[in-house]
Amino acid sequence: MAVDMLLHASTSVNMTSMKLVQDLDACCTPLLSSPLSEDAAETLATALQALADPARLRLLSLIAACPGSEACGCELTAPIGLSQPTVSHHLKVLHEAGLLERERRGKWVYFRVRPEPLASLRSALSA
Amino acid sequence: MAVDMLLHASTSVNMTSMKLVQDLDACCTPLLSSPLSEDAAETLATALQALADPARLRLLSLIAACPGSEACGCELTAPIGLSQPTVSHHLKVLHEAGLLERERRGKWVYFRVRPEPLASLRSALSA
DNA sequence: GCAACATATCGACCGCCATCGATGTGATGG
DNA sequence: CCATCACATCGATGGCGGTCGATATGTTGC
Repeated sequence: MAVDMLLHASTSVNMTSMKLVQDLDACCTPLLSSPLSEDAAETLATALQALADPARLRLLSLIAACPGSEACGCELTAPIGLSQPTVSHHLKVLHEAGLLERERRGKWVYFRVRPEPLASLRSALSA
Repeated sequence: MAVDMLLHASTSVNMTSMKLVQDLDACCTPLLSSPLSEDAAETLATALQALADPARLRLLSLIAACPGSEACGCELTAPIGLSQPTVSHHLKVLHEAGLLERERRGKWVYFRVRPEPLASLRSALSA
């Protein structure tokens, strides 16, 4: 059964998100060190937008606090206090922003925090 | 005349913003190290919201790139490519978020980037 | 006081987004 | 198959926010 799960499991990182992170690293002139181009500003703003929501921030910290730093979607709906479609929506946004790794195991979907884009954002916000 | 300017000058840091920064430092459990409370998430999200706009990001980097790391409002309208009311609005948002210091000198208003809230944000986005 | 300039505020428009209930899709286990 | 559970998608709704033109406020110099 555990074997079945492993066979069915498929970790996924959004392609859109990968591009986003690359863009972030590419444009990551530390914000205060040189004027941002219009495109760089747009990219950075998009990445920040994904984080600038209370529900998504709580989801990230909740997942990070779970054993193994991963959580299945069904564990997240209750503590957040939002409907299942809304939580699913936020998880999708976080995944598309590259902030969450998504892995299907049987009928469950597990999420894990990807620290890389957060690191990119931190360096983009430096001097 | 320079004396006049000094007499009339009054640096201001928004009170709301100070509270915001304090809240940020208070709640700044590094996001991934412990689950965020509802209030902490709200505070962090508000701070990120202030940054999550292309125009505001460009304003910050533009001001930081100016000689003396300060800029008068009238220098900012043209390079941003937005109307004067819109730029004024964004500068107000940044000031109220504690990200900009505001100083009146005669009929001009000068802005300077405050690095502290950015540092708070960076540490809030760490593990 | 008045003209000119810098900045702030107002009101309105429009698009985006968080949220939900209903429903569809996918997987599991009888 | 079929019931059940996890999850995704759809469509609608309501509110928030970026943008602008018009206008008000403030400051200077004449």
